[in-house]
Amino acid sequence: MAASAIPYRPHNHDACVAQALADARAICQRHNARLTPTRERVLELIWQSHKPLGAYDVLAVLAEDGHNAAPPTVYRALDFLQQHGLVHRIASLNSFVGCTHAGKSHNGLFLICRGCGNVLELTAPAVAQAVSDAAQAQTFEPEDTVIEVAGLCPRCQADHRDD
Amino acid sequence: MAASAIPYRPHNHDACVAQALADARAICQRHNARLTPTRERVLELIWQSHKPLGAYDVLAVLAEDGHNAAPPTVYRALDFLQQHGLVHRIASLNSFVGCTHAGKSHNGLFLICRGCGNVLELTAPAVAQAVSDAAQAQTFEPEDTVIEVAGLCPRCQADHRDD
DNA sequence: TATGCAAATGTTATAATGTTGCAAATTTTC
DNA sequence: GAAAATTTGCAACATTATAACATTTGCATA
Ligand SMILES: [Zn+2]
Ligand SMILES: [Zn+2]
Ligand SMILES: [Zn+2]
Ligand SMILES: [Zn+2]
Repeated sequence: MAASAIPYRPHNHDACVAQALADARAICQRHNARLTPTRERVLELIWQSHKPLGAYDVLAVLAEDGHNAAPPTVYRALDFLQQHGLVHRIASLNSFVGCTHAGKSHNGLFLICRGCGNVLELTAPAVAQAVSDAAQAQTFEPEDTVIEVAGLCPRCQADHRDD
Repeated sequence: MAASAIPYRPHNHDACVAQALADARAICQRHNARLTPTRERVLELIWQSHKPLGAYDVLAVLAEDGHNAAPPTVYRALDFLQQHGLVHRIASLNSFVGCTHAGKSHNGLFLICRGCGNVLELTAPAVAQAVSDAAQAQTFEPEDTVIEVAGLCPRCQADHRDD
């Protein structure tokens, strides 16, 4: 699977996309799931950048494609992609971003830059452990954890100082 | 300020509400902010239980009150209450819950039971520290952190076993 | 190759959540 | 009490998400 690039820094993003699509094909094959053209196209659109994309943004691009899609088409594709761990929903933004750890079991922690909009997904075992401990202390059985950190990425911190 | 009750367990909830309102009055006074009747009523409604309430749920109760309110009324009141740390928005549920640590500087961690719907707000310094470390490792400057853990509370774990 | 089933998609309508903009009323300040 | 600032009322609108049901497609098997 792909090594994660740092979204805030310039990088060969076409490689990100290509890798994500290749990973997706492999994962779907392994899951006996069908990565249909619509699903693959939606995944590709989500991966257009490291900024999360809203469902209706996806819909708009599909319309430009000439694909006469309605909201359920997009939401169904996104559900599928989430189910197979290929995209994540960012709850605080009502939008979706490609998973940079697809295939690995992980619980994402998202660093969301309010300057440039890019999102970096991390795997942070120490955080996961601390959350697990906190839950256990309350005899609470965690099933799904959302961790979203909004702030400024290194680049945007610098830009901000230049003002 | 109030000691937190455990939402999952029976408790004198009227005391929760009374305490929350008293705290709110004190905090607003300290902030030179006006806890108007509408705002106070919304806070009281949010505190009707430890289950988060949607903005439109609040709106519906206001309508029953005979208060002819529109969505902006509710959203403005909720914004105000959030600003002064009296309620929290649960991003993964698009809904709002009373803060059980009002007045104290804190970053909430929410345990959300998918069985009974109750939410327990914790202050977990170890989690906050781990998140801070993870962000710092990426030179990311955190401003606002959302941590929401969905799962089963002790009571609902037991109920589930009884099925 | 026909046929039958399950998965996926199309289509229409609607629900749920949240915002903008401006006017009127209220409260505070001077 | 007049001026300024804050709060509320109100109408329209924008965005996000789902329900319900018809149709098509992919695939296995007779
Ligand atoms: Zn991921
Ligand atoms: Zn940035
Ligand atoms: Zn709180
Ligand atoms: Zn429960």
